[in-house]
Amino acid sequence: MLDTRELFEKHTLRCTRQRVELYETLAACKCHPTAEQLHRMVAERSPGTSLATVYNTLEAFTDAGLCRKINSSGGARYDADVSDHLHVVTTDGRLMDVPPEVGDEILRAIPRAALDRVQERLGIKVAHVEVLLRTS
Amino acid sequence: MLDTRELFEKHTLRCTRQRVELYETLAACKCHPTAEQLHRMVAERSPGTSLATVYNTLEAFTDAGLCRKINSSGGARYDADVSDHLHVVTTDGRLMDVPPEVGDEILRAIPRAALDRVQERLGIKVAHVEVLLRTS
DNA sequence: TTTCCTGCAAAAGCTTTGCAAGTAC
DNA sequence: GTACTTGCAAAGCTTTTGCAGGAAA
Repeated sequence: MLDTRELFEKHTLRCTRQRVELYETLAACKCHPTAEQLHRMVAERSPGTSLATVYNTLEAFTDAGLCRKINSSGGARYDADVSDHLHVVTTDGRLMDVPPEVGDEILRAIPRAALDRVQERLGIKVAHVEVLLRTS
Repeated sequence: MLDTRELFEKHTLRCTRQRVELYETLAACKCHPTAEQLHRMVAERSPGTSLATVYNTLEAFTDAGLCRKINSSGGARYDADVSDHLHVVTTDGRLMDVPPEVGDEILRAIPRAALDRVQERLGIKVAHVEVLLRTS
């Protein structure tokens, strides 16, 4: 298990107090927080961390592949779990993970051959499949 | 094939010039436009339609199930095609449909039983499965 | 010592809202 | 006639940016 500093080194991200705090807060959180929520959470332990830094840092993390940005109405949400997994959005705006045992079954069912055909037909390279279940 | 007025009646939406124009513009468009883009397109034929009305109307359409809202960075996009189909987002921000022949194969592969298990485990009712392919 | 990061405040999007006038039913 | 819709402008969000000082490598 890499510690946070090593993780940053591996991705050539400078290791600052704010980044460590932010990453560990996000990683410890199962709730897919918004930037605003993360800012509040981090502010408790690390007063003075600015919201601009939270946004900049989350972008750096996302670009580096250390977290995932999930677009949703009312502000993007972030997830430090970058493994393939599914999300559920409820009508009242909650966002949660699909339990991995069930999610994996769905992901494994997606035929590789079909994805290959999409790539060929559209002339693109599919890097990631995102699945969102919506409640009514 | 229902005409636009009948479609609105079926969904108890009042039939106004702006709504008809907007719906037909969106339906004729394969490009998943933003509210801003739709506003520009509509403004050519129907000068004076306000951006606020575009937003309000798109929300009414979405609530009624006449179109779908796709959250993405840089503003939501709208799609009058409400049938089950997949989207691709490229890194440069383009959003397009996966060709239906291939998309259907992927959707059909999703095991009903797994979705049932998600519902049971999370105590929710899954109304819609949204699949987004991302390029790297 | 160089380069990048941070905080602050201001600006820049995107989206919603209040209200008066207008329109569908 | 009643209830809903529209346009306008203003306000409310979320997110980005410029810049000066500070910290990492």
